[in-house]
Amino acid sequence: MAQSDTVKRILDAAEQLFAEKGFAETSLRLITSKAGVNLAAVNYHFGSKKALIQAVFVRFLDPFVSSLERELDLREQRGDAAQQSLETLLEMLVDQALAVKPRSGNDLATFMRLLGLAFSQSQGHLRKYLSEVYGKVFQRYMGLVVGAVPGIPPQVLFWRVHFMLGSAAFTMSSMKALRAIAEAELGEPRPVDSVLRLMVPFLAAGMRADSAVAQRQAALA
Amino acid sequence: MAQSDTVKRILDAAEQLFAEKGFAETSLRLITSKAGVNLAAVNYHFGSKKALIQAVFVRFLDPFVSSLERELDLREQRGDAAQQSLETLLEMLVDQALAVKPRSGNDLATFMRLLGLAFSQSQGHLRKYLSEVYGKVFQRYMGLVVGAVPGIPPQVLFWRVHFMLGSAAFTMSSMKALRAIAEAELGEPRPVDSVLRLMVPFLAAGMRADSAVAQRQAALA
DNA sequence: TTTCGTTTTAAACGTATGTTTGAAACGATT
DNA sequence: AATCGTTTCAAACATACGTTTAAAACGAAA
Repeated sequence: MAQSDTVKRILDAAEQLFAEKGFAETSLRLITSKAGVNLAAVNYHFGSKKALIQAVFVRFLDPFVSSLERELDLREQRGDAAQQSLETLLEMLVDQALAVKPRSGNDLATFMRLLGLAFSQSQGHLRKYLSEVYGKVFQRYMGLVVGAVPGIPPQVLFWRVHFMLGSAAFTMSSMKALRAIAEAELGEPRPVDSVLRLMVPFLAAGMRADSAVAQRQAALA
Repeated sequence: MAQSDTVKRILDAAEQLFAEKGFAETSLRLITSKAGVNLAAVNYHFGSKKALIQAVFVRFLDPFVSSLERELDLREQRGDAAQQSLETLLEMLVDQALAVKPRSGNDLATFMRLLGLAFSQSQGHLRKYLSEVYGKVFQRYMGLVVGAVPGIPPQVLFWRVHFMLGSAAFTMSSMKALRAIAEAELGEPRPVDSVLRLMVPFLAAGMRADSAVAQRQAALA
């Protein structure tokens, strides 16, 4: 067995199990037995379970973020970065997610579920780590989003951005269950990527909803 | 110490701790010590931790759902149930949530966070239990929502409903953290109920987004 | 072939959890 | 005051977890 083979096997098993069951519910014994390696291998190679969780995210988030950054640079050079429509910006995100080539035995649904977990189930350490490593790109992208929705007060904008984030995180982290329900109720469910694209007009319309109405209603409280 | 006082103390402590830390991260020892009762009291009165979790949800969900059902009956009698606007329907939900009088030391944010957890962090048993007990009201309400958004294909409608659900669940379960961020970035944050009302136009606009565009974009995948 | 750093292994450690137990305390009823 | 079902309590139980350890196995370099 080659050196880094064990590392890869652990990451593969952990990635899949985390996506299925979440972090707290996935034990190292389950991971290592699925990976076919010794229990102590995780602490030997990664140091701790927390570090393993972070490593799983780094491995699949790095290509995604790099790809996103490259695309942002490209559009900036073309000079149209500041005048992207909201739909274009959201589609860009979907495209980057789809463009990251899945490793063998690692499907898009797993990727999506992890992405959702990163927001919804992340313990303190993960959230902190991810915002340290990827916060800058996130803010760069969000700057463009804000620029694409003119005339909305900052307070309203803040919350709407997180409404979007919530929609995406929840949908992605529940993708598997939701597609099963959709199949039971409506027959053959949409492919995962099709669901992602379905989100774009929904989110864009929500972001552009009449701000005056929103303000008035919120003030009534 | 009166008979059911212990039960109430346990429920109060569990409710607050679950809302703060989630289910898996809250131990019975923490709950019972905060409640000032013996560790064994939980298993004596509720049977198990799972049963305690369900009991917490029943206690705060029952009044909410009853109130919602009463309101639905009322509007049905008035004959305008079938022609509610989406905004009206969503506001109705917000109003019911706000109308449920908080018990002493139990604020709205806790209520909201639990509501969010019910969807985002629920283990299998909770999800199953809740859908058994409250599934009927949920479907009745969703029927009205569907009726308020004409001309959208069922497949698209299904996913948009869950986009909504995701927005709400995520926002509510992260309410505390998000309000803290909002305060750091924008000063004095909105009250919790104001955030809820802010969601209404966002969600309504998303639900009504051009379906043809959505379909076309989704098909491109 | 021997050496030596790396990696794997089985076993144990320490801790935390949910649960169970049996006796003690309680409180209303007789 | 005695009785009896209910409730509380300290203690222990059984289990699962993340982590550590020390020896064994490995593999390339000398």
